Amino acid sequence: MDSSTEEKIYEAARRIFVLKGMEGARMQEIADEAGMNKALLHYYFRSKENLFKAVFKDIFSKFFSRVRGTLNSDLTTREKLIVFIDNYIDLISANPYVPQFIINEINRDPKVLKSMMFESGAEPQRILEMFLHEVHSNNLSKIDPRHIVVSLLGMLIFPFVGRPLLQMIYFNDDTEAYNQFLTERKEIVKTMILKFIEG
Amino acid sequence: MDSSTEEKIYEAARRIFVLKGMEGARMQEIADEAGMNKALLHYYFRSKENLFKAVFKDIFSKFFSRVRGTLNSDLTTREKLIVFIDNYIDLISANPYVPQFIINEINRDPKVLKSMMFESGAEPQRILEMFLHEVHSNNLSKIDPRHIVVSLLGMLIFPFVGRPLLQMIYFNDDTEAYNQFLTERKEIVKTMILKFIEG
DNA sequence: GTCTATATGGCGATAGAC
DNA sequence: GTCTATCGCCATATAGAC
Repeated sequence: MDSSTEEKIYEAARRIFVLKGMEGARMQEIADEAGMNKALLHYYFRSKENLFKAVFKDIFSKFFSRVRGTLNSDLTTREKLIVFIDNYIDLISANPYVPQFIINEINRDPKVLKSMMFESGAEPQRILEMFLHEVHSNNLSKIDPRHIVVSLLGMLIFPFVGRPLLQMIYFNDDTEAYNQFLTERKEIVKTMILKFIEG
Repeated sequence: MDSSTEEKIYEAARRIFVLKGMEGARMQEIADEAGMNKALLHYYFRSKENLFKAVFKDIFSKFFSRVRGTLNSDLTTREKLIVFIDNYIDLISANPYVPQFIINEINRDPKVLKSMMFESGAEPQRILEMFLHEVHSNNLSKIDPRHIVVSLLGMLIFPFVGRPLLQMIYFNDDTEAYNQFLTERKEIVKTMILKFIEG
């Protein structure tokens, strides 16, 4: 770990902010996590708000751009959907707190979302537009493609954000069993979406 | 508005907590909303934590018990599903910030969830067990019924918690258009779930 | 650049008059 | 029961030594 001080702060902030959100996170906690003093955080990032925005912007754009490759490939639409679902569940599994973090912050302060849309290179708009166009232009379904995307994302994200409740109610709080459930979901969601789209 | 002081506090707290969560809410803000002084909140509810728990427990149990009637009726399973989806979207539409509020707090402090499970009369466990049993015993699907419930809830809840992002990306921030989208969802979700269950 | 010490403000909670 | 005034704490932010 010979990364620069600024990088250490950034990485620590990322971990804490994702776990606790902007309001729940404490500068002291981030300093501890980074193994240094609180004052250094302000030396490098002036304010908590600044630090948060840097982290959020990065997470937001990276989380979306990761899926863009899938849509730009030369697979068939059906194959793209399958790859997308596999990748998306893997991505969330590796960053299980990110979806709720994003949902939280865009609801807490919509202004952040607006600036994100313009400043970030994520262009979630374009990514999802490609997706919509893909489904629509191939006549895979007569249904408003936005409903398909919302259903797909809901089915993928909900098991992560609702995990504490679901795991307790349905799995006797057995973490392993719930992980197994999550891996099964790939095939379930594929089946549901394809059945719906292809009729 | 001739309700008692305690009721006024409770109602104000409910509105503020649902909008801003436990950490985001301020006692001063709740006092303002209730049209009285901050000290009265402590007089009636001793602490912020106490006030929050009273509100959360109530919301949590009411939100679940509202759907129990559906499952206890003498409709067919297919009809129950349809009624459930209609009722659930109506319920969330009338309380659009509640799902995220619940998701947030169960992730923020799992202990609250555990006490809720025992203390509240909601028994979400039993409600959803009835649902699972219903689908399973009627041989409507060979798939683990938990996947069906998670998919169903995800499809219903996500358009509400992801609203700021979705409305901006897909609907040019047009609130009316998004509301229209939400009413359409009833039929979409019914179709998707039934197609999946009935093969 | 990195630290200690401290300023500054806000919030939950309480004391005490009425 | 309801108010004003205030305590005590904690969090962000800054000053200043090194």
